[in-house]
Amino acid sequence: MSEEKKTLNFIEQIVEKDLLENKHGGRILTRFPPEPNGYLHIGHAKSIVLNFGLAQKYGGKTNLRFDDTNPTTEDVEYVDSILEDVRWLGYSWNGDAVYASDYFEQLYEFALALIKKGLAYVDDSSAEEIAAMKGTPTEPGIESPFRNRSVEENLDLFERMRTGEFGDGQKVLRAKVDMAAPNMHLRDPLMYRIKKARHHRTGDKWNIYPMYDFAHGQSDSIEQITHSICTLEFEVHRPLYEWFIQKLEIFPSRQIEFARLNLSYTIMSKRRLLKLVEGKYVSGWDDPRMPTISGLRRRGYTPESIRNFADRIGIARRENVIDVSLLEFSVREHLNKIAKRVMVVMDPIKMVITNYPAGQNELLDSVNNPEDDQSGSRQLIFSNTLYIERDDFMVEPQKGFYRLGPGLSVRLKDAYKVTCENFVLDEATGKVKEIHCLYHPDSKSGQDTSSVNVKATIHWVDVNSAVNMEIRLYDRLFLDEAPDGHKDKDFLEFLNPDSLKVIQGKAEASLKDATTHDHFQFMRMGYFCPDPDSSTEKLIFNRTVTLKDAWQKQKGKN
RNA sequence: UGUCCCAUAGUGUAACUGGCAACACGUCUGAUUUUGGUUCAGAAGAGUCUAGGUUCGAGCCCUAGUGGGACAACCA
Repeated sequence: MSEEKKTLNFIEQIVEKDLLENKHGGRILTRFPPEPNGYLHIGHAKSIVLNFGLAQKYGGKTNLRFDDTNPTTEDVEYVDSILEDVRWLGYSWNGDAVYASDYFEQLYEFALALIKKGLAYVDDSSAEEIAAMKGTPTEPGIESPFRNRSVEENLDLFERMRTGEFGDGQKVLRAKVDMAAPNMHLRDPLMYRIKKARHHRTGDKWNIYPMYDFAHGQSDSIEQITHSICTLEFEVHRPLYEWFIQKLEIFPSRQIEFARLNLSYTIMSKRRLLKLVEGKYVSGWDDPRMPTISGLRRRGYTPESIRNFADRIGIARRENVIDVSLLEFSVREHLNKIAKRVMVVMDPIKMVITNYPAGQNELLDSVNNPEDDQSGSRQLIFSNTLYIERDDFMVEPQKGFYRLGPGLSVRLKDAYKVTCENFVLDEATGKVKEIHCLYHPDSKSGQDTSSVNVKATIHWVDVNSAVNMEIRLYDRLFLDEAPDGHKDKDFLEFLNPDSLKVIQGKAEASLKDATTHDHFQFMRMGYFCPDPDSSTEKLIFNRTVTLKDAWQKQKGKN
């Protein structure tokens, strides 16, 4: 509703200019091209929001295309998770999902065309020989002895590569560009390699598979993608991307690069994430500590919060490291609006109200979400025996502590004010075992006529009706701001040993009915959601994120 | 001893060539609050990597330097 005039990022500027010039007849078609060799992470979310968001904004569409040209690392498990994650983020792609492998036949024809033009050749050199002849970024390469085979011979050999006559690595098809080019990618790049591997979609049909450079751009072109947006590391591939399009005389998709997302205290490399999974450092790709979409989902992040995050971080071409606190801000912002407030005591200590009749119960009304008048209210059971949070009581309250201590008073949320008159120590441990309080009958919530002064309101749960709950407290997975930024140290050295703490709490009875897609605010503690492992017999909740805590901060300063 | 990309508050992202460089997060005040949450009000924090140049005028243009990044996988 409130139309803020937002400035355009550089890609939107390009798009608007193209639209103004009526390039492609005003048509906008982007694509999101994951390789199905891992799970999507928050960095991919940035790209998804960019590609789908751009199309939405300018009346275009977005293809979901799997870049599945390397059968040895790819798998349907990944395809399925990617489809689910993109959908969950709230996007619908143009028609059915497509696959680079759908174009293998067409790509093969393109290769033949290049061979016929004398722009591609079959090379018998080994991988090592090719690497040696490539030169280095500072020295030109040298031409392969096979570079000048006849068109007929190339056609024949390439055909036989396809039929499986040669073994893996015996021959490759290369583009004939320029072995002295300063850009290494122009030094006769490989177009096809022999790989006798079963492909997750084409099975054993192919013995040769195209390389990224000869698949991605051509797929864009086949689909008539107008703006092919990728990350900065592909920038050096752009001249080749354009060379193939030009020589093949096919639809001129335009490649535009932007800087990938880096998050502090997080790793984003698929290879390293895979290592965390395979090394069992986490419970799986969807472990709530993982920066994967599935991990964030299980952690309790909402699609909205991730989209808002992606919008906020912006799009540019310079390397960046986003502070995780911005991601956390984005979830809190959304969850604050939608999460139902409930009371859960995470580290229980018993409170007995000595002047409240034993055995008596009272139902008290509690608003579900003060931020949402549609959310209604529910009833809480109150009695003379409650659990309160151990941290809400101090035997000798320190300066600035507004909660409970001997002689001090607090309000019990939605109930009465109480004053602490006594406490009982556990002889064995020396820890406080029980707190005795007096309640003020005339201080009931909403009809308070007492003049008792309290500085704080604390949460509580009735002992008899409370339900047990396993609570998984997640913290950042790494202790270092840039776990993979140390050349001399492995990122695993920075794993946070306390990234997961499992505790047993006491929850109000209403939580028995929670379902997996619910989000809650445990009053004063944070945002939580039921884990998929949770059941009515055994409640298991994950902490999405804590609440901002001014008290923690103040304590840290003292 | 190469080519290309990048350089604005702590972190990100803005700024039609010319009102004291804006916004968000973070930080710090204060108010409100039956969540030490939310909300609200306010503050501090950069003079735009450096040096030249063009211009009446440059964060925006040019040159050089400096710093950071990318590029030599039969990965994408």
